[in-house]
Amino acid sequence: MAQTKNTYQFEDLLDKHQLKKTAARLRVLSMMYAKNTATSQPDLESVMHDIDRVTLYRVLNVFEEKGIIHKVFDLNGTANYAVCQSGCHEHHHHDEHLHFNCTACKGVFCLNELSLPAINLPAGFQPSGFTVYASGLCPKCSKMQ
Amino acid sequence: MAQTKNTYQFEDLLDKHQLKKTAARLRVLSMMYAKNTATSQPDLESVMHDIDRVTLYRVLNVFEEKGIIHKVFDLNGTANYAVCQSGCHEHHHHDEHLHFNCTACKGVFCLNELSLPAINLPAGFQPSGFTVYASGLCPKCSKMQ
DNA sequence: CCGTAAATGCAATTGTGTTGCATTATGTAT
DNA sequence: ATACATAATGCAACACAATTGCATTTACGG
Repeated sequence: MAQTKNTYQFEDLLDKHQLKKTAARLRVLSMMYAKNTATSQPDLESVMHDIDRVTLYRVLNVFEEKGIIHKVFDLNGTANYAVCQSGCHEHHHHDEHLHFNCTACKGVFCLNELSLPAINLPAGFQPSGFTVYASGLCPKCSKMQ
Repeated sequence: MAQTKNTYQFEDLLDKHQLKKTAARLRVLSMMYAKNTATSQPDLESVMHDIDRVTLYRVLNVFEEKGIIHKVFDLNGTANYAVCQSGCHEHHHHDEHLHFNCTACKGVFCLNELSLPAINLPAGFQPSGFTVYASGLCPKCSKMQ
């Protein structure tokens, strides 16, 4: 699930979205593409001590606006961000896949490969987006129990 | 959707869960059963000025532990609580229904009557619960647009 | 009515996220 | 290469949700 990209590809990605190639953005991209779970601002802050908290929030927000990443809340209500799969466009995400939140390691997994069944709402409700959450144990934690 | 109960029934409910019948708990129960949307601590605080913020948080937490209400996060990551339908047991909620968060009025609706289709996870994931979120316009807001 | 355990109120703290403004860095035009 | 305009960053302060510790009050069984 983790996608391998090099620095040049990250620079191209920023170019494509008309974003300036800054150290903070390249490092955030590098970290998010390297792991297969979603990442929160506190996650990033604990690793990148030399980058300001506010900068990380702003990097995450601009990436979400551009459709590079999408937001998903974990069991604590904290925002986590994961790299969008192909098919996401600016301001029009296709993040209607399943999010799995491990109750042990707290990891948030995006299970893009699953196709979700159609869901009908009662009359009057006009949905603009769906997200399905599952909580429980991820493969690694269920082995270790 | 709003369930009508009187004070005696709320006292019975507290008795059944071995909770002391305090003013704060009875008032929270009364408010939550009277409305058909989920309620957050800030919601309660704005109405019950004479009850401490911390007390409201503790009342909500103990009700959730006992299976009287269940927690659902809104689009801002704030915890909202809604009355559990029959079938919820202590520490084992059956809140696998659909939660609808209106982007206009910010209301969180629990659509209990909908049955969710079964969802299969990739090998290794051990789910303990599912929740489906939809966002968009609720019936009232879609009329007013 | 009394005593004990539970619930509450208050103060302080943590954690997540935002805003305003001065400074720095990026990318472009020269 | 250099200068300039604009965007991005860092810092301080703030806003809000939620938690913790401790003293006080309340509920309820004896």
